[in-house]
Amino acid sequence: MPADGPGEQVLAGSVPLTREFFDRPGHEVAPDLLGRVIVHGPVSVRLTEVEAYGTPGEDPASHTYRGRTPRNAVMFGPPGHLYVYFTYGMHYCANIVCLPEGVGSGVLLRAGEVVAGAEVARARRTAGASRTVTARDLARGPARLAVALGFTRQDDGLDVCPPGPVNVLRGDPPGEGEIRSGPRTGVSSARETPWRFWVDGDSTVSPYRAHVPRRR
DNA sequence: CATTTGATGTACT
DNA sequence: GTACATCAAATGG
Repeated sequence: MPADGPGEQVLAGSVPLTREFFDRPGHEVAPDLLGRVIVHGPVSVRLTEVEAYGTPGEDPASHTYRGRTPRNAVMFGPPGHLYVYFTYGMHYCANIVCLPEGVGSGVLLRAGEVVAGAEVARARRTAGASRTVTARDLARGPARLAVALGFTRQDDGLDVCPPGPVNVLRGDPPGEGEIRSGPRTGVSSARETPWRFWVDGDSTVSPYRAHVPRRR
């Protein structure tokens, strides 16, 4: 396979993260994911924004808060797997499961910069619509990122560690001083928990939106 | 730029 | 019935 862009150069020789990396609480894993590159087939995305979700009974904002359901079952499995869920009746979002089997914690992949396979990503993002998408917006937002990387319901449970079909590489880590944290986006409970992490000043970070109750 | 609204699966009250 | 880890199009300034 030929090199596909500048990102491929950066990644040459990079060692994928192994399962131990994810066998920690999500809020410890999350900042360490910034600047890493998630690879799924032809598309690679450098992560610039993530959110941690806590354990059952502890974090009311987590899908696992009230226990296991068919949708969130993968979150209760071993670390280092994808949890892909369907939301708002039309969007997919992707997490990486953290902590050991039976616990149920993860990190939502909120935004990133497409560093390889931009043409494939753009084709996915514009499929069936007469619309253009800038490089900046290809993976800016959790549902957009899932489309760019080709994640759907079928990818729920995929192994993110070698020799799985998805890997996370070293990439270009931000300095400590470039990492910011704050409240999670669009979350109505646990607003005080600063488990959203992003790369300060990166244009691919999604706009922060506080939760707003909808009127009807 | 900002605000509003429609799209509608899944989990829950 | 309501809320939701969202997005894109339409509308107003």
